[in-house]
Amino acid sequence: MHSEVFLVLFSPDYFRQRLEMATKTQKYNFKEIEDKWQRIWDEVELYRAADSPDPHNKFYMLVMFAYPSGDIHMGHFRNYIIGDAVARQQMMLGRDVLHPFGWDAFGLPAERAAIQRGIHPQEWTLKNISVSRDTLKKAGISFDWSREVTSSLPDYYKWTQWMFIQLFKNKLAYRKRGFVNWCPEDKTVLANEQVKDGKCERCHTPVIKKDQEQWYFKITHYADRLIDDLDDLPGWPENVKTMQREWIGRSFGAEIDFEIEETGEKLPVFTTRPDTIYGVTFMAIAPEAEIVDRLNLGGEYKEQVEQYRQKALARSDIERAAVTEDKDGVFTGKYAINPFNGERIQLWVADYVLAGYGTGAVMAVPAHDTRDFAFAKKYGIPIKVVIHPDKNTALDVDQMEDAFVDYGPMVNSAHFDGLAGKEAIGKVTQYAESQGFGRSKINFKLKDWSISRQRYWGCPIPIIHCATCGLVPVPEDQLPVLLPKVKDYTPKGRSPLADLPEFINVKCPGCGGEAERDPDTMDTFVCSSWYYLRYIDAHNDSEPFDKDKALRWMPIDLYIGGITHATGHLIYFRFFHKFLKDIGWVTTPEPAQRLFNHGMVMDSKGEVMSKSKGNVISPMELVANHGVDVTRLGMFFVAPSDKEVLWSNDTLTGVEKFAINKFYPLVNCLRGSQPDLKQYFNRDKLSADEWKLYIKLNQTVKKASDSVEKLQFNTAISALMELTRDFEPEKVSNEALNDYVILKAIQLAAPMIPHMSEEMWRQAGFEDSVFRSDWPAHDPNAVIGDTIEIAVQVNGKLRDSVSVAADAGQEDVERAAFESPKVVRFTENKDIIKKIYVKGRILNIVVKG
RNA sequence: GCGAAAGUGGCGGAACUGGCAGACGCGCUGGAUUUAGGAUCCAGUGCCGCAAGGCAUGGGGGUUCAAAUCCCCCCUUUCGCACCA
Repeated sequence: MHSEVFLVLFSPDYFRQRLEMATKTQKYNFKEIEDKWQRIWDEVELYRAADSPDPHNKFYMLVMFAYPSGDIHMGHFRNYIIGDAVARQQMMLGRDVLHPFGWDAFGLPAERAAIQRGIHPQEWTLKNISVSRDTLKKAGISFDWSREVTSSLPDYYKWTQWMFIQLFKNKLAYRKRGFVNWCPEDKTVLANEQVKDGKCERCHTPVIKKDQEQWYFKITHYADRLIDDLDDLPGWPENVKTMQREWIGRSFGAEIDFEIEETGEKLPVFTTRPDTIYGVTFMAIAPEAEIVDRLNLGGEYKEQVEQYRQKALARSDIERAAVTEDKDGVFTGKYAINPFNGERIQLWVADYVLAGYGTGAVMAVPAHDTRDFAFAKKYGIPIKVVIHPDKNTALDVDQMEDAFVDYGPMVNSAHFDGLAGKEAIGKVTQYAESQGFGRSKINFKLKDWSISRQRYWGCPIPIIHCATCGLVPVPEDQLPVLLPKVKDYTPKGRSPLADLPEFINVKCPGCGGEAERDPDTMDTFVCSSWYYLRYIDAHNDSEPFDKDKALRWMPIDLYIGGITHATGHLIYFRFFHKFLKDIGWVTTPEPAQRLFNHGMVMDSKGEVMSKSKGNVISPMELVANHGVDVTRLGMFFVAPSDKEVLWSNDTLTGVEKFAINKFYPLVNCLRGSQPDLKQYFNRDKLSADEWKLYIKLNQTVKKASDSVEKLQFNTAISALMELTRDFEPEKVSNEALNDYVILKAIQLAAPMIPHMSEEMWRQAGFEDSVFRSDWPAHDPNAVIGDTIEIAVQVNGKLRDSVSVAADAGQEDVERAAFESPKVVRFTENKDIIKKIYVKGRILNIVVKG
């Protein structure tokens, strides 16, 4: 830009014309400009993260690992642009930024495609990855692709196997026979998290129980820390922390040993209410519980119990849950002894007792437990009151319509009578402990993580089964155990690998004898439990990652993903991290400092977008028609990032007009003054209008910075819209200020509309990227104008507003207020009781009469 | 059933720590321009009322000089957990 030319042409009309010309003649060619900058950014490696960052000035921006399905949908797009805007702003704040991406590439869809179309899962997966990667590049997301990881490639899963072996060596990976969730359709074991409403999360087939030997990770070992450390995560949303606490489900109580009358076998039961111990009238055992086999059942009982057990096992979880109202069970003909009073109580087998919780048996106190009450009523089992609501109120068994479950003083409980609540629980537990038939106990709902899958497309479990040596891990220098090719992927209920003798048969690394490889593969949640560490050192072939680099990059500063992972992935990943800390690989107690869940993107009617409904809007189609920046801007503007969005393409109308017609043409208003962007302006050097503009700019800077911090880009955009609206170049004769305003606006917009901003920055004459410029800081002396509007209320009702100097005191404001006819009308002839003045905001005059 | 979060114009949404409710945008209305459509520009747009003014943040109560914001009750929606002894 030549300033001589400018001087000649400078007139208010000049700018109007320039603006109009700009909108009419040079239509913003988004395709050309976006392609150009994507190419240049790639060439200059703008997104390349430092190898060894300054640990005090780094930012690890992570978005969740994605399954490579080929095309990205609106939800992904939203997730990634939020992370992208944050990463770009952090670059401008001068941080070393790590913003990586990778693929959760093992899993069923690839195997299905292989079965249906005969393509090898790896081939199918890599093809999808390549399409997805191109799409993400076109979307302009600032991922550092040099650190891309793919969980199905040997250089990654080698280290997943290494993780398994570390867990195994620390006795945190073990085998156990037990009832597992089994999907009859997918023919595989499912973790609890993969069961939704008793159905398989993927194919919605009702899940059944199956008795199998499986691999487990002992996540329960970390249950306390997984709950307690949530308190040190202020950056995590409360709802996620609550969900995790409930999922882990810690409850404090006691374990009390009952004795089977006939066999003398001890049967411990867990209870949170030891204070109701004298009210126990029967005991109920889960149908799956092994102890039932040892009861020595005879005659008709034996038959009835067996029948009942069979029936219960055949029921799916939904069916079992459905009988909540109508509890059933069967008497075993046997009795147990309550150690507190020696009473004989009936022993029942009942469906409502869960095998996997506590000891699979409960002491039933019908008077004080709703479920036991219903059961006792149904089968005519005695009900015995041992808690009263309070000292003066007694419960009458015959009048009770439901159990009384609150705390209250103990009655009919020998020497414990009168004790209540926590004290009662403590005393009863202490007594049991002193007598040797009980102890205080903490129980968790969380179960150990079942990780083996009888499927092909997963990470092989690096264990060798040897008849002599037992379970032997594959020596670490022999990793990875490569996933071999197979001919037939069709699920048969056992792993396809089991049918490959050349894979299965190996020499035992311990004794050299004939042995067999484990034929199962791992749950894909294992792969995604440590990927964030691999990004830190993605190409290391001697270690999973370098400890020093991890020390520098960890923890993750911001982790963005959907709420759907609240109890699955986000617990596993915390567990892995804690384990790695315990064995000295990382130093932080938690992997991620701040967690953010973006809202879902639905169609305009509020329905989930799905192929079968035919209501899918592809973000890339919008990108093709409107450009990346406008599409991003629309997604940002429509709602704050955590809210659900009902997407309508109309959303783009307003932001497109703003970006193309208003914002971009601002470059035409530059006057080539090259202002120092680090300087603040002095009030004396500016006209009144200019000072007003300068204030507006600083308010915008402040607003935009706050908004990005809170990930509420919608308000950042509205601030920029206001600034653009209020900026009238013809009223600005100070060239430096004029250019300063435009350049700062470009910087503020850059995280959200990176291509357009970069193009404008370049047109403004900068050689280097706008993302290497400094994020604006607001001038603290210029956020409040010279004069401010004070609202004036009379008795809390707004009557007028007055304009006073910014430094005006209460007297000045009052004087101005009483000059207002409107205020006078409501105050004259009335007693003024008091006047409340809130500095810079409001004056409330309280009158009477 | 239990727990949590949220209810603001025709719509998406703003509103610091209790301090002018409705920023910004969509839509709509009128006008300018245009052969027309589109685009663009200008003005208006919570409701009632000619006005003065009154009424408005799911409903009802309360605290306060002042409540979308704090407290209590109720309604609705969404999400999570759903026999965890």
